[in-house]
Amino acid sequence: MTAAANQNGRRAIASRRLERAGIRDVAAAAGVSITTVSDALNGKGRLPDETRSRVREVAERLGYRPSAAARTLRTGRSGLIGLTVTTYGEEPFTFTEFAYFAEMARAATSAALGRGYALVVLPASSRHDVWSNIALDGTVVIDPPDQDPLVTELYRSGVPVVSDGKPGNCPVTAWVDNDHEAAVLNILEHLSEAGARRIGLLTGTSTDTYTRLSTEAYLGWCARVGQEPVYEAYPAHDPAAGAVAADRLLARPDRPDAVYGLFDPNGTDLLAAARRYGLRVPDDLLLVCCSESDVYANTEPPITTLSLKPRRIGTTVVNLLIDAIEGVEAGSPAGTGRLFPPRYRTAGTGPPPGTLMPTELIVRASSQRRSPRTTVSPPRPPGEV
Amino acid sequence: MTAAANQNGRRAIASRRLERAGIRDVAAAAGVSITTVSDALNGKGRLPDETRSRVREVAERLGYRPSAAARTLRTGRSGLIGLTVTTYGEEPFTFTEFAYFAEMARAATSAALGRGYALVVLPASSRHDVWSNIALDGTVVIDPPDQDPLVTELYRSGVPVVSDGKPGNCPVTAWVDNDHEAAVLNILEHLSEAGARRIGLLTGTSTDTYTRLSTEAYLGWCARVGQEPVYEAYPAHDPAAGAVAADRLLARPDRPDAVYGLFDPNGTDLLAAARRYGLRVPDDLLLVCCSESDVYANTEPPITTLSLKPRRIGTTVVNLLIDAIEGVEAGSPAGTGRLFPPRYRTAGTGPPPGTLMPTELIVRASSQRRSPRTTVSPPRPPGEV
DNA sequence: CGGTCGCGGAGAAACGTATCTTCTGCGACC
DNA sequence: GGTCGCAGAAGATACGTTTCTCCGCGACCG
Repeated sequence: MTAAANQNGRRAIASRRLERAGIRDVAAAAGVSITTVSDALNGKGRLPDETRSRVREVAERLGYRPSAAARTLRTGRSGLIGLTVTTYGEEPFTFTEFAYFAEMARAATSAALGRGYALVVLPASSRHDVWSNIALDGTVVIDPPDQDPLVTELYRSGVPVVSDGKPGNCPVTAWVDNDHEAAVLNILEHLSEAGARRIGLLTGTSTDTYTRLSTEAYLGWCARVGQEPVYEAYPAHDPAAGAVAADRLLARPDRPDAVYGLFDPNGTDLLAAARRYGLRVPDDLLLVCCSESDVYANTEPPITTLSLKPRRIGTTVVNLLIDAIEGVEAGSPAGTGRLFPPRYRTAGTGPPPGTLMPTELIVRASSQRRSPRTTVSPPRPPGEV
Repeated sequence: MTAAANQNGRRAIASRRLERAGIRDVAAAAGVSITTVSDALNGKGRLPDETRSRVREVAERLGYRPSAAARTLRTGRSGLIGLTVTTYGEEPFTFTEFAYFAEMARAATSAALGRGYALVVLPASSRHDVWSNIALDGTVVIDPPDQDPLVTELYRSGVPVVSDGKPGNCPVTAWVDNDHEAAVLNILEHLSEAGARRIGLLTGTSTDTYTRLSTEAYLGWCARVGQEPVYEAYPAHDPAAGAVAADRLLARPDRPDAVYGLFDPNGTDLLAAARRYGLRVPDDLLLVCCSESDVYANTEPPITTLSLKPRRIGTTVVNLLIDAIEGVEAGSPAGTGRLFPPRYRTAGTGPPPGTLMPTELIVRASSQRRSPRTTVSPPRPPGEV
């Protein structure tokens, strides 16, 4: 009584400006309690269908929209997932600079929306106050650097974190990555079979997992087969440096007769450098580069590319994250029959669970010395950790 | 007293699971009131610097992070801006399908972060419950279709909406667009000067503003100069259809000797079609297309492109939106000296304020019959509504 | 015929913050 | 010598939900 009168009075006073209808207004208009409205709209409680539909109708008529902020405060869930992109260079983020990021983010957004979550784009470099001003249910981190303070803090404050790229030294709930070692070995083998005698590598100076693992795989292979490593490294975020490095690689006295480029633009850069030195592709130089761009299907000649299948990665990362989010929540009510059991321990012993996703080598003319037909190799089965 | 005892009791009971420190814990640890903590951390109230710094120190020590949800509920501001991308075709969104969107979104995200806001990506086609579950301070809509119900509802519920692309028939707070008519006329003039006698157009079947305005400008120009229109339209979201349309256009009996393509992939499609018909570019066929991609700098020959300068658009849209958000908020306290006065009426008479941004024609070999030097024309001054 | 069960629903306590209002000393001024 | 004003800080309320607890009541069973 007292509360109701108080609320009515307040509403009456406050309604000098027309405000959005709240749950109280719906309750009053439908002649039921607030509880009943909440239950009716959320499909909870035990109400006869008649009451439920009547309440829904009234809510619709009043144009009632539940306050997302209040719901988040009460339930502790915002339905928001952070998408963190590592910063290269000056720009706040190089999101979509490489096709990989663009595709991956697109798939991630799509997957999240399909499960009722939305993605908010948050560069790791952004101001701390922006981060802490947003209620996040979890975070996807692309390519976390070693000892990322951001990831560490997020993880410590209980926010699930799933990373694209095996994390170096920071705790995450789970991670997903390609089997970069297998991919590189596969390419080297492919080039060898096409007749390459000395395979060079165009790699990066950055310390991220992708660059490191790929380079190590290359060096290991060289040691194993007894080839002297021939490679050039450059800062991957600088497009101009890529062209220069490609040029350097082909200008060496021990010029390779096949090159694998780790980054998206390497294909065109290497092609241009080859032209400059009068090298014919694939006759004098075999070429493969890692790229998601389909421009390489139409270059002259078409270039063999390694696809990391970013769409699959993005989808997997998000699904893993949401599983963790909903699993953690399901953990407290002690197994009330949720769909997603807490497979991923947030705290405990041992390394976080990781998933390796297959890559796909799209073979084109640039890496085939004999029969330049365009073939797509079947995707390799996923490896296990 | 009563409240304090109650709260302490509650905390003691609830602290079986270690939870994040709240503002109460900071207050207790620092020996001050909640009010003082809030004021100290937010730089409000009148407190001696000593108290302020002491409170901050305690908060830091406890790892206190204000609850974003609670703050949003209390202040009514979430710091979140929705970024809506119109859906073409099957995919949830074709975000980053065209370089324009990618660049624009990138700039928008960057601009928002710079002013303390974060962007959340929300396709217009996404489920309604996702939309209403998020507290949005405002929304950026890319290319709203006529009578967009989403935009209408957002606007009605008081959320500022700024659109990229002049809105057809739905109310928005403000909008930003290129001067498409001027751009097309500029291109037609450019092609005429290069010797074109019959200029064709590759356009879309969609009804969005860009397609409509551009096509109308073309048709108007044709009528004015007395040329019979020569154009093909296709569903812009279908890449395969673009190639077919390009082919159709060059296969016509009244084949044009110059073509402007409205969409990003048209350049390569037209180039391929020209090759198929044995037409040399630019000798037999002049080519211009609208694109943000720099692949056209390296095609054979390089293709003249019209850039819509998406980065400028994205930045402008976001700044306009945030101005509106902060202006609206400043409107209620009756001019308390905010930085951003409410320049943009949310309700009132007349059309919403629009801003026209200049485009840039990047002239390359494909549209120059005489001197194939690569030149960049200076950006044209912005037009007014 | 009395107790219990289950249905339909109401009350009220949080969630954690910001802020409006109020309270208390204390020095200064008239 | 009394009060005015102000610094400094505490109290209390509201933001709008969700959800836990509880209550009345008719029916059913023993």
